[in-house]
Amino acid sequence: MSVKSISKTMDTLDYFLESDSSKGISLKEICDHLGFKKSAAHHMLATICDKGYLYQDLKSKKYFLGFKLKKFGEVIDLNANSFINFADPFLKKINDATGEAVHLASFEGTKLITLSMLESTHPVRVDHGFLNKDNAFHATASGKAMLAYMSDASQKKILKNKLEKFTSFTITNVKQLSEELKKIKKNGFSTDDEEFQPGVFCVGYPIFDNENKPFASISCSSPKFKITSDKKYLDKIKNSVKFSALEIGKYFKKTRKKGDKHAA
Amino acid sequence: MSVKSISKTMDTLDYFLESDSSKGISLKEICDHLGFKKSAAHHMLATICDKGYLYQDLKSKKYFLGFKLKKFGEVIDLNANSFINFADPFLKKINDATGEAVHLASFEGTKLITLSMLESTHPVRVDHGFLNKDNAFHATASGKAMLAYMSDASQKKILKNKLEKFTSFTITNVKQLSEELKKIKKNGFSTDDEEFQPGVFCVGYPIFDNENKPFASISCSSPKFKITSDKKYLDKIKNSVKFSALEIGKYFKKTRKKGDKHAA
DNA sequence: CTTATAAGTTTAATAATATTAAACTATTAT
DNA sequence: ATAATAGTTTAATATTATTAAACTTATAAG
Repeated sequence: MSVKSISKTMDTLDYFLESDSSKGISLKEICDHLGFKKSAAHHMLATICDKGYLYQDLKSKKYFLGFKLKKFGEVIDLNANSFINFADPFLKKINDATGEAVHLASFEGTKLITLSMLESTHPVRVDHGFLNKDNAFHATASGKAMLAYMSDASQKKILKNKLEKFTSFTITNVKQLSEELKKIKKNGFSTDDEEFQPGVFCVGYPIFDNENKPFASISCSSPKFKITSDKKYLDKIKNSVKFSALEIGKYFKKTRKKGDKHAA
Repeated sequence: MSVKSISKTMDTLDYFLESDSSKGISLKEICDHLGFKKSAAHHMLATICDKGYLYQDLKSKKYFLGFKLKKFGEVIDLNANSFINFADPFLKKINDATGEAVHLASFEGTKLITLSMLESTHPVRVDHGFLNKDNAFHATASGKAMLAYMSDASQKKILKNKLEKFTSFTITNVKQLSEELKKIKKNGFSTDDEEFQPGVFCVGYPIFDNENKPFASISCSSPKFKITSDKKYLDKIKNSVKFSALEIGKYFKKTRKKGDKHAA
């Protein structure tokens, strides 16, 4: 079950992240964008403001992100932060070598999340923002790279929901996906052949933690036609991503003792 | 009106801020601390997780702050951040000179908020964490320093709710407070003579923005007995706070053009 | 200066939702 | 192996959020 007013609240907060909220957002704008009735939205916003997550300017009546939210950023997983900082130069390396978009992914529970990304520098580029597609584990190179190396129990939990079909190439059959994951373990890397976005081909490599569990993954996305028209292009990408994945994996060898807890 | 499930949600998120959530928090702990029924809390947490604000570890079942929350910190008012950074050395100056606790405050709507603070370095010290007492405008040196210089309309909005009595010295009468505010404008600074916490005396100075409106304030808190036993101690604090308030006020003269918007 | 328009707020009846308690499952400890 | 503890699911019910309409307030137009 899902609590609707909570859901609406978070959609509202998300809207403050997505749009430019620096000059404030009006009740009307929130209602228009999210399809709320203004009265209900008003009650909701009053409650959010009361808790300090948003505030309303006394004069303009517009709503702003509350200072309190800033504290979450300070508290959230210093580990993740240090990991991302460690990984950064190695993502840049792939980006420099290929010019293509690079993603560093991880997961929270059963959710695939993007820790950081670099955009393509090519004129014809794969352009997706910060992807946080809830259940794209089965359809992305990043997701499959981690999924392949997980315990059966973890795999099962992630795959228990219906596998969404993003494109005609998305693998939505669990059996078929199992075969794919076996292949990934054999090859050591994953691919996404237009399974998430049409015309986009991705290569993914897992990153293992100190317990040899898949903790994160990196992927490189490129327009499919480049892969098909130039046989060497795929190898170039693969080598670059593989190298960085191995290097980033050293983070755990260097800074973590066995048994240490970490989170994304 | 206030939406209860939203309120509970934010109390829950607040709990993740207040306590050490780095090793996760269990459903039971949340229920115990916040007085929730576990079934209701479960529904609530499921919704929060669904939106990515928290996540649940697959194995331990414990809840963690979601990575998404980190983004708020990145987005929130770069202005406030640069202001805080600008103010920082001047707060330190007061802290060095007096050894007492120093607060940089501002407001969001009708709420008094603390932007940053430095703790007392004395063995006998005034120790309050990050104060975010919702309606302490009338009872604190920080609050009164800003209140005194606000427009009548803003003052009215802030004071329309009942003035909470924190100690026997708290001014809870609007007429009496008006007199106090007039005195503050005459003197140029505010005091809090055990009006918020017993035994604590504070001195506050306002900080004005480019439109000469009170945008923030700084205050210095010390044990009351020091003020009463040493007549010169108060002057020392006053001079130190006044100097820094003026210096911090230059932030707006330097970096802001008239008409620019800013927010706390 | 008056009227109109638009945005925000408040209200109270009603429709919809969250809550409850109890049953169930899974995990950990004895 | 059994008990105990924590988490999850369910479905009935009580509570709550939503709705629409009235009311304010602020701004724009005539």
